Amino acid sequence: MPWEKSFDVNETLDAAMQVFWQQGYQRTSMQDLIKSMGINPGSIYGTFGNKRDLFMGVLRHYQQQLTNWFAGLIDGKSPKNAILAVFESILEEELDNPGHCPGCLLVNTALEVAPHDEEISQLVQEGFNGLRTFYKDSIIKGQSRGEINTVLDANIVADSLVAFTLGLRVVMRLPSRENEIKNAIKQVEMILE
Amino acid sequence: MPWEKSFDVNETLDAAMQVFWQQGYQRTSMQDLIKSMGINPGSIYGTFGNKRDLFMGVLRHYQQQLTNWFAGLIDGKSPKNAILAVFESILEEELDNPGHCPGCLLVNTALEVAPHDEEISQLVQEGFNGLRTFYKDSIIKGQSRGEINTVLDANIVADSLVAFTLGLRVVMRLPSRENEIKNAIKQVEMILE
DNA sequence: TTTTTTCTTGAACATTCATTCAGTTCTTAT
DNA sequence: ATAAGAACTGAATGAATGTTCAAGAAAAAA
Repeated sequence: MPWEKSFDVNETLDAAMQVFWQQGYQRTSMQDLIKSMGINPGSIYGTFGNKRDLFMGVLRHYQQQLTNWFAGLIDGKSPKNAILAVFESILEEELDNPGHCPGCLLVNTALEVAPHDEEISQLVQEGFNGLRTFYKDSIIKGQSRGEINTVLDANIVADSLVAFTLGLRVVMRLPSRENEIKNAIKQVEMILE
Repeated sequence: MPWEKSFDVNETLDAAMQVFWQQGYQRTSMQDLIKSMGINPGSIYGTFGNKRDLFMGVLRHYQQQLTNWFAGLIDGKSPKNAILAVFESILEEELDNPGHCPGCLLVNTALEVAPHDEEISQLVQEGFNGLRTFYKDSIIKGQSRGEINTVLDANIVADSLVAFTLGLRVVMRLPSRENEIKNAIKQVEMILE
């Protein structure tokens, strides 16, 4: 009976994600979204709901991409190398993007939106918990394999690596911080030795 | 000839700081500021300029308070203990504030505003550089005193501690993260041993 | 062909935003 | 007393905000 959508939901979600990621939630107007998504207000509201609903959709979309990114990163690596690969990948991202912006959408959201929206706060915390779990599990596996020092407490190291990662994501939003990031990562490598 | 101001500039700056800190720059309306500062639009614009100017004033005000806070924290302590005191103080702040919000205004601003305003970015970076310098100097002093391991590279540790600190400030904006923060701090203590 | 259903289009809406300004009040200098 | 200068007051301004909705268009069902 109807009419198939003239746009691809995933593509438009991607476009919206880029804008929110770059500009933040409040700074992004519906006008911005209409332009970058390439569809009209009616289509946005009809498909994604209001601005906040759309943002939640974007966050889930982002989380999905993060999950895939992790899977690809871990693939075929030892636990210790998987952890190190996260940081190397962060460094590469920084080098590829000389100048500024991105960082991590979840971190940006943790500061800007989460304190004022419980449901969104939940999404952010789930994301962070996922990171923590990845670190903890990897450490334990690495220790039983003998590639990570067994005097380390997996919980303590995992929590500290999470803080570390989030901190790097903050620094990355500022321009020209390659050296700081390289140094910080060297320290992580030393901790795991 | 004129008329002395009926309000205290520092008090109103403090009030504005609280609102920006809690809500962020974009989310804070002039209405919010008028209410919390307790003065009229005309007085705000006459004294502080427009919203952005006021925000820069608030950032400088915040930076000043940070500097004082550091001075008080360091006072009479050995270099190593001064570093540890920063983290203990962060932990206390978290315990005093069970639930949510604050974190660090500079970190919030680094993500929300700095990428879109060069002058503000400058202020944020100066603040972060100050932190880095404090850590680096303390490490070097601590090493020459023999209380910090001399195999550590001051630059590397300083940069990693900065990332660490910023990461904690991110975590602190989410509710109920005392354990994560405690663990992360334990790791810092171990690094300096 | 006609009807039905859904999607698209973009102008229109009420609201909120940052900012201004004319009118008033108060203090000091003359 | 009077004049002058500066700060206060808060209603008004225009622009930008998120959101809606009536009219049009395309595909499938009758």
